[in-house]
Amino acid sequence: MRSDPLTRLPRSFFSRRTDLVARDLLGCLLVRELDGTRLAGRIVEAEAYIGEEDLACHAKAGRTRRTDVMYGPPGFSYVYFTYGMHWMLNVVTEKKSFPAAVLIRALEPVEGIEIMCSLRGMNGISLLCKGPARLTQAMAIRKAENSLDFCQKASSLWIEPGIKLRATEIAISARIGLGNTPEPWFSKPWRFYLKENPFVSK
DNA sequence: AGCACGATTAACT
DNA sequence: GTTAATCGTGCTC
Repeated sequence: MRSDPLTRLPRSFFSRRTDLVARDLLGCLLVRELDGTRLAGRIVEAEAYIGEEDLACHAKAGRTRRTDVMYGPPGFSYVYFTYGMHWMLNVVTEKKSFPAAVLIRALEPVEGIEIMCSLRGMNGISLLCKGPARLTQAMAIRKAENSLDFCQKASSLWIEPGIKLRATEIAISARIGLGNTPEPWFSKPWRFYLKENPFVSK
């Protein structure tokens, strides 16, 4: 059976300005297929990391083994490990060879909630996918899920279109957790989230 | 080979 | 509000 070509966001969606991709991902459904079962959540928070000039972006170090996927074509996963214990999920954006990505920071749980709770070792949905490390744990996304093609049918990770949001439903702020990142990058308005949505991280 | 740091979280006081 | 957990990565020696 042939899959519906509209089921997954196409590569052209990701091959655009990263801040616009981050904004437009709000409301879309992130889907992870695990053992034939769908785990899914509505994206409610995302951040843009844009190029070698952006000193908050890992590409500030240039092309290395870690950042290599960001220099490839858009629509691929960039999964990295940090703080000695956490995995973060990004989607590569812009044209090939321009390093940029969107960090998926929080989801409103929709499908496979019991399995996600089991993977997190907890009950209840309020904290299930509220934060970038929580959602990767809930969806079993780790090193093996780096460099997967979101646009290819065989991939176990993809994004489906969501309802069109009104501009008034979207909030914009500086990115979170940037530590010592200097200005102007520290204050760039590249975090997008749904206003008053309880699943957005703090 | 050694070092400082990190796009965070949970468990504290 | 503060802090420990815990290790890959990129940089310096």
